Amino acid sequence: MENRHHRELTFLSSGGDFLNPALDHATHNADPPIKEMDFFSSSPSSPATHKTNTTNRINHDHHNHVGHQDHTHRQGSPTQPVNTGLNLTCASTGVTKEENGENHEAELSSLESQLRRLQEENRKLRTVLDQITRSYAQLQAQLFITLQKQKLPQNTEAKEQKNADPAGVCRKLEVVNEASVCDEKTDGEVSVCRSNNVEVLSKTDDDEAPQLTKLNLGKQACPDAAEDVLDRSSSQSWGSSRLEEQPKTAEQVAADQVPLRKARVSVRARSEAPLISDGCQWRKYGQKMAKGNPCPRAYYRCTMAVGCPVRKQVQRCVEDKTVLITTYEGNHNHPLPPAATAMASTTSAAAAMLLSGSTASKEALTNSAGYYSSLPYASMATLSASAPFPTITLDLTQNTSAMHLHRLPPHATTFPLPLHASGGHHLLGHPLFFSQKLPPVASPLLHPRQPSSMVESVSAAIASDPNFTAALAAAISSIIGVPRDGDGNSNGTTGAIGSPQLPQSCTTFSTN
DNA sequence: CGGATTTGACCTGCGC
DNA sequence: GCGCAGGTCAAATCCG
Repeated sequence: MENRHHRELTFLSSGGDFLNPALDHATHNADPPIKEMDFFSSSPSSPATHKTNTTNRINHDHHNHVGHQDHTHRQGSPTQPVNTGLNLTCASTGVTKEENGENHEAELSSLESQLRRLQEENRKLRTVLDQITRSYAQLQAQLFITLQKQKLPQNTEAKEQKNADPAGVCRKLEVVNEASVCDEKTDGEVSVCRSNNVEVLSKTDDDEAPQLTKLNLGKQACPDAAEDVLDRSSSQSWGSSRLEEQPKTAEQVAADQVPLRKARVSVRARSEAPLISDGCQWRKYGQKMAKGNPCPRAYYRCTMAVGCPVRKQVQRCVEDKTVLITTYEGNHNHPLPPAATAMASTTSAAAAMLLSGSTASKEALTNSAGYYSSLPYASMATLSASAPFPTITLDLTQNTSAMHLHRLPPHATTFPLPLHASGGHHLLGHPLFFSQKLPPVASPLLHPRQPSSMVESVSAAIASDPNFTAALAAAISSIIGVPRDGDGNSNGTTGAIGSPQLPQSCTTFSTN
């Protein structure tokens, strides 16, 4: 059914490789493919060229052919003729053989120098990618070890407090619980989130954390609820490794899911299809008519792994029926296929950002546009603290060339996120990078204005081609805006079973 | 026949 | 306490 209308966009595929050590290594060990040289070409390539190559990495569809044709056409433009190897230019012109030979040599040398330059660029980028991959793997390992160490002490401490001090237990439990949530959400912000939550929870009248405050008040008079929170915190895990560690009861699994769903990431994208394909496998478990919207809201849960807590809601925008709003909750507890990496990473990063940001002042959030701009998918992000759950909206419906501020209700904070902003930092949409770009108030333990050398390296590498980010943004926006072909499926994969799938967190976004 | 979807019933939280 | 709305469950149904 989902296959009927399928339109897959693949962008930021390099971003996906950033986040996928396996892919990275596989790619890096291989000889550099020619198409990658084109990818970073500064010659008359730009949007179409980038679009082509980003698509090539994952999708095997007609976009490839279109892109190649387009690319060839551009390269063969009068301003910069290309040697096709067929001597076609000789036959059609009236110049002498010598002139042809000179021109040919000039073209050849020009192309060779361009080739060398591009190879050098590729080599640099490859180095940077390797560096990122290694750092990511290291951080992941460190995080896992940290969580393992913290698991038992937290649990024991909380239980002891509960027995000793019933009146004050709820707050403590919430702290533990929220820390676990952040652990799950950010893949690398353990200390940051923990400290933030402690800070917020210590101010029960803080308007910036209405949900947490309410929770505290409710739980204090409810030992059972406190027990529930305790169970959640103790069973909270990151990734699938813990799930494999010990079998969980259905209640434990259910309890695991609750804290994860405190933050939501909403993705707005234009699509005539009933849902966007993000590479994951979903099962619809419900549909409801939501108040104020004639279009029903569909509820899906991830079925790629038993007990995966991730769910999503899909609903059409009431103002614009062509806009599909997909809201994600939770983090996957299983390895993701490549096709799912992009969206998972973005939503995870956005959620992490939201969780840390929700504990900060709105001013801080407003000032953190640069930080938020690292969302790879976000042309515009809207943070709403007044929703039942803190929710961040990544708006992919905006034209990147005509970016403007959303008109928002007073309770919401808006972050204009042009894809081409921040010198290419939008590519760094992984939690790893988020943790390095946290706004000052939200992440007092980090140094957002002093990006690590890794981030700088990536930024510098990407920024070395001034056309790159703009071209990428244009490609994305053009793809999003492109109507489906006559077959109803413009290309490639589906989110259903058997589709090409990517690992944890960032490359393909599709509508079907 | 098994898995996915549909859909009405049920549960829960929140505001009044 | 009641009603409403959002969210979930699970039996019925559909579909490959």
